[in-house]
Amino acid sequence: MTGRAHPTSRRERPAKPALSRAAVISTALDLLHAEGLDRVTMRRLATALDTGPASLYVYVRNTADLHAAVLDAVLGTLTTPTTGTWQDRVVALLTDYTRVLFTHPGLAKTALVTRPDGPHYTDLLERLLALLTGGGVDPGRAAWAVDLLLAHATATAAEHADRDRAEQAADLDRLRRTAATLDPTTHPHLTALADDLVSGTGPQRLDWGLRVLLTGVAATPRPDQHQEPPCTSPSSEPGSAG
Amino acid sequence: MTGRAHPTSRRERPAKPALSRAAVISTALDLLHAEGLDRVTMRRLATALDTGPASLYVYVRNTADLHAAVLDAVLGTLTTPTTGTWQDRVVALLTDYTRVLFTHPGLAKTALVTRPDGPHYTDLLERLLALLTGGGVDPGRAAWAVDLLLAHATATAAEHADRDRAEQAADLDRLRRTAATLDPTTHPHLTALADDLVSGTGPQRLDWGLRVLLTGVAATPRPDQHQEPPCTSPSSEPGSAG
DNA sequence: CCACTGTAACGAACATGTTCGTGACGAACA
DNA sequence: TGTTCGTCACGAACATGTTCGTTACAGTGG
Repeated sequence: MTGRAHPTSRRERPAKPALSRAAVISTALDLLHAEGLDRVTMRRLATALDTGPASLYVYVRNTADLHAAVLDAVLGTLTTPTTGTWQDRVVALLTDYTRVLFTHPGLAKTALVTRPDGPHYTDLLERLLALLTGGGVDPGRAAWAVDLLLAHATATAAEHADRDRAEQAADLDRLRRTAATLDPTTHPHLTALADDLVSGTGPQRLDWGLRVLLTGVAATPRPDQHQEPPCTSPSSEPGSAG
Repeated sequence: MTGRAHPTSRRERPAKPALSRAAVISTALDLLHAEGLDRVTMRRLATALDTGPASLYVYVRNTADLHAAVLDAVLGTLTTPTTGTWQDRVVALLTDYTRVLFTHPGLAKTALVTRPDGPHYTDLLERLLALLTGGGVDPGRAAWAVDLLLAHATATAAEHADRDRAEQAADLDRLRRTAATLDPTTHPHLTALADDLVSGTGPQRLDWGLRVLLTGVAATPRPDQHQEPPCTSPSSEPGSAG
């Protein structure tokens, strides 16, 4: 039913503006900024567009499709890191990515299950690939690495999003309760490390995880490729393979 | 309203079995096995328990709470790897974890947004910590590493779950369309690596990602800890720190 | 025994996502 | 001009998650 490149609206008839995918997404973004993601419902959106919710399905396949577009749009505010080693720039770019996910409660969690779709996300991928390969990472390996990096950033953002503060507290409580009831003879590591499991700030864990990944990627050949010699420059200029 | 340790059922009155959290979860599991996760709805569950859906909220806070318990229950079938290096055992354990997530469509995706809650998940954490520390990983670092490892396994499972076959095909199609329309002058890396981005099987990418993480964890100190010397034994026996 | 409190059980109501069917209308064709 | 086909617009209907209010009953204290 949906998914046509550019559906041509027929709604010129009663002096209403014709609908379009861009209008739907644009209005969704306005709603996001004004009222938050939870308020970006099909019904709320339709009301804002002076139509019925069923009409929106001509332009967006479902809410996931809508969310994918919304996620892409907010990525339009990503900044471009320009200083530091290529690793620093990867870390800075993905730190900014999480900042974007934090701009509205619920965005991060949505990003866990829905991949952004659109030009901004494409640009982000391109930038990550450029930094990785520019830093000497084997291109094929870089292609797999971007998944890992983005998944980590997304998961960390979701874990530490403001919206989930209450849920986090509940999680922490639950973990503490679990640890308190655990038998140290059956779960020695958990009882010993309960506090460690929930320690560290969001930015600390994000940064560390990204460093872990970058280090590991540099050292771990892909299973389906020829064995390549280790070739990452510790702090090379990224432009070299631009 | 919910969350009491052991709500005492009042449903003895009209000759119905008393409800309990265990009964709710057990019935949810039966439904999962018989009809799949999509059919584990509050209404379906209530019907199976001969009650009304609103009654379930005495025993489970919401569907996320229910899902957390269901996820934990299915983790009861995890096997314990016993051969190979400690790294191999981590990989084997988490590969089995994804196998469990694959037993029912939708489980993996649910695991992205809901952390399992219960004894089986606790055991899994304990086992991972034991393997990591037994392998020489600094305990504090291991505490942070389990998050990374589980997040990667979950994300990979969600990416490759059978349920999402159609969605995957759509994603691949979209990525291919994107790559086909990209200007190689603005997006040289994406156009060059489009096929690579979607290459590899689920198991290959899972394995590689885990190896990447294990290598990176071994080499990357936590930002909030004292500098520790590198101390991972390449293939030590895990029992040494048991 | 009575009064009060707390809570399990659960229906009614509401919000939300989505599908299906129907009307309106433009384009193409005879 | 009339007819057919394709598609936008969108209401009605349905499934689902959840909240709120009410009833019945157990437990406790005076």
